[in-house]
Amino acid sequence: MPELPEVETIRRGLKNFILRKKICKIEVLCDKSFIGAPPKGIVIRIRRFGKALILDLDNGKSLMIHLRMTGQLIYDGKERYAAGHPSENFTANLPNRQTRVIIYFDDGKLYFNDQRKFGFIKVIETPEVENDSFIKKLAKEPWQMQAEELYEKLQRHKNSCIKAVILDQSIICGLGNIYADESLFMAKIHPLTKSGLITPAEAEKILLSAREVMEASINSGGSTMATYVRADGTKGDYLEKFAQVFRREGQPCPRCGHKITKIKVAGRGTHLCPRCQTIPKDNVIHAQKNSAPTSRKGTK
DNA sequence: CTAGGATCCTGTCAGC
DNA sequence: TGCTGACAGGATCCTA
Repeated sequence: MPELPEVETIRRGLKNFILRKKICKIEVLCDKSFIGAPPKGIVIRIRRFGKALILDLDNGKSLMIHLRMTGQLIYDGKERYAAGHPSENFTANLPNRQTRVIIYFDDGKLYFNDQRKFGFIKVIETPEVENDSFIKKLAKEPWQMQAEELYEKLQRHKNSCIKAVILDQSIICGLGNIYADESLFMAKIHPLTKSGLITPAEAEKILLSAREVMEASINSGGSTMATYVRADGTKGDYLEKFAQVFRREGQPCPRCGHKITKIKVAGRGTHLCPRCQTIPKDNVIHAQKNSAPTSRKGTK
């Protein structure tokens, strides 16, 4: 799903279409995807907290939108703008089977699509946004955080793999599976390294790398295909142009030529160069095997 | 408190 | 073709 760069791309794009526009109706097609009573009102501000998007209305209500894994936002008016989880026919056939919510504006519609229904839109009183349980837990983003602070937090989770820790939004905010892999590759740190073995210098490298990969992505319009159906027709292309390891297993490492491998860490597919990213000697964590027929249902 | 796994849900793809 | 299990760019809840 959209990580920080994608949500930022969406925020910047949507501003051009729905800022100062009036929501005249909201149609909820899937109850699970919309929490609260659908409000009306004019959008006066679009904010982002980590991977969450906030639309503030002129009547004291706000809409928090979280796309989670498979959410998409598609604005359809005189012009079209779509971003979020990548799919082939982003803007075709709307609404479609995956459309969960439709927000009607005076001059267009905003579709919230979400295949897996993990994402949601939630109504919050504007002054309460920062007290929302999700928002409240978010740590600083890499640009606001000092290396020392990150290092101290890593020490508090010294027995967890570094990748699992940097995916935790309460440790550092904004990284998801793509940028965690890319940041660790750039910092030359193996994802299975225990956090307690990360040095202060390495913590700083992680921070700088996270900033760099996410900035590159924001500048290229995100990795999740943002499609402006306008004169320029631009589209996010981070994965093709900038990703060094993500979804590149089997390909040569751009740094040393060794084959990129894929393992499982913290339950997530994880890409790395085993030559550039080595594990410290006294590191006892092992990669999970790709299988173990887990979860029989009814075991609870 | 930390660490790890299961879970929410739908769709796709590889392997029999 | 049809079935089955694994997996998927996230975050929370539960257990030990």
